[in-house]
Amino acid sequence: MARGKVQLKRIENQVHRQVTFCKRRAGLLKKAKELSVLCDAEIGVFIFSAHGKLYELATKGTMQGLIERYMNSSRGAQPEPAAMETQPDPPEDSTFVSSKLVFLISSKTATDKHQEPAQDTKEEINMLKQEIEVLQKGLRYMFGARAEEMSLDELLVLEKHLEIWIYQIRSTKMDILLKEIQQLRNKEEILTAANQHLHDKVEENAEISNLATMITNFPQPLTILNEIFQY
Amino acid sequence: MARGKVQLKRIENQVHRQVTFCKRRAGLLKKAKELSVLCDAEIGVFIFSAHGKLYELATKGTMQGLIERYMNSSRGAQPEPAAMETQPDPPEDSTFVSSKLVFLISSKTATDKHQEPAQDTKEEINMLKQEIEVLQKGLRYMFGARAEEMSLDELLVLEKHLEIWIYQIRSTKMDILLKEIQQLRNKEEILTAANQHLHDKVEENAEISNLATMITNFPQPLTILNEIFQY
DNA sequence: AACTATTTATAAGA
DNA sequence: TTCTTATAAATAGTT
Repeated sequence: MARGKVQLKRIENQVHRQVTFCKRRAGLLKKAKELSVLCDAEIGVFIFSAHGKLYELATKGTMQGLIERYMNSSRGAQPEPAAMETQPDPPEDSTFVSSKLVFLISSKTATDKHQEPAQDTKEEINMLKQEIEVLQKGLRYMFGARAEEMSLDELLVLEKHLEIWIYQIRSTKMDILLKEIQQLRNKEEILTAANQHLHDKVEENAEISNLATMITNFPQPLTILNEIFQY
Repeated sequence: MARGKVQLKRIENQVHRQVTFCKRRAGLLKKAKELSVLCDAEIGVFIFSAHGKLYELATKGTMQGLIERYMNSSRGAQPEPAAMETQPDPPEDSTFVSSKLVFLISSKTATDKHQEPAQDTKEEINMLKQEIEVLQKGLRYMFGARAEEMSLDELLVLEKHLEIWIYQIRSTKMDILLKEIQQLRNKEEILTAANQHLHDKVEENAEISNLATMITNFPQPLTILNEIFQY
């Protein structure tokens, strides 16, 4: 926060990193204490330096007590602690997403008439298991070793895996888009037919109306026509 | 920190306190994440509000893992950190990965001379386990929804992640290749210099040889030259 | 470790 | 809650 904006990524310079670590560690612990005092909260912090050294703070009582309290609290409230900062937060436009899922599922069950749903599902599960296996392998390559410590061969393997993934993702994306297009076309067709039908009706009505006018000589033929055209 | 200096004591106004709690809590967690990323540290924070609500952050792995690590660190040697309970250890399908892990451990213990090897190794193993846990979590996030059931939005997010990854991998690959090229160039330079030197020597010897021949009239000047050129 | 120029965080107000 | 804004605090780069 000074003399230069900070880039949110690992500081590569070793000395610089160490200095920043000291400064920010102090800052973080200070903030934690302040929050605890100002808002009457109980806070525990532990920091493991890259080299494994531990720095800790427990604002009330001991860290042990805090951990016990944590254990008690966290049972019951499981739903994802949303920590994962490496992976960006899952898109929180959840209304859209869930409605999307509903749409997809229903369209799927509506169109797939040739297979037992259970069988289909099983197969899908197997396929997905395989995918997951591939993913885990890739992920372990990726993080089990840091990229800088990986050999060229390993990187090539991982790259290939990722390419396959991306390809699969793009296929699925395409599928979704194509399905949507198909649906829209169907809708268009239906609507066109409906339009045609309505149009015919209108003309029919107009004829009848004209006929009625000729016979009875009522004075508002135009009014009637206008009403009909408002369909 | 604004529009008024802050008094380091409990905020008495209930509303004000709640607002400050929200803001500062967010700030604290942000700072923790930043420190973790910038300095490659592993950080756990938990905050109990005055009313007992828990807010937590674990920058790598899970809070569980962090607590285990904390236990190990703060009390020297604990028996064994009881294998990860959430996800069973992935089947050791990959001989390759395992050897990689071993490699990492040994390379680390080889360079770190200021710590007990056994302790260090244990810690490294724990760290790697935690990293694996993180990966699995990421995986569950990414493929927790099956590809066919993922929305377009979700797929786009995943695709972007993979693209970034692939980009990083390619960068690293390039780095490796460029380094190798640089190394080869250096070698070439050295060899060229050596060649030049040898060449000079040869000419020098040839002159001496010629001189000697002229003086002593020995019969094999060509043989000697040939031998020298075989360097 | 100290010193600033800046960036960030945030208290108060809307 | 959320946004804005004036100001306090934190801190990156330097010395």
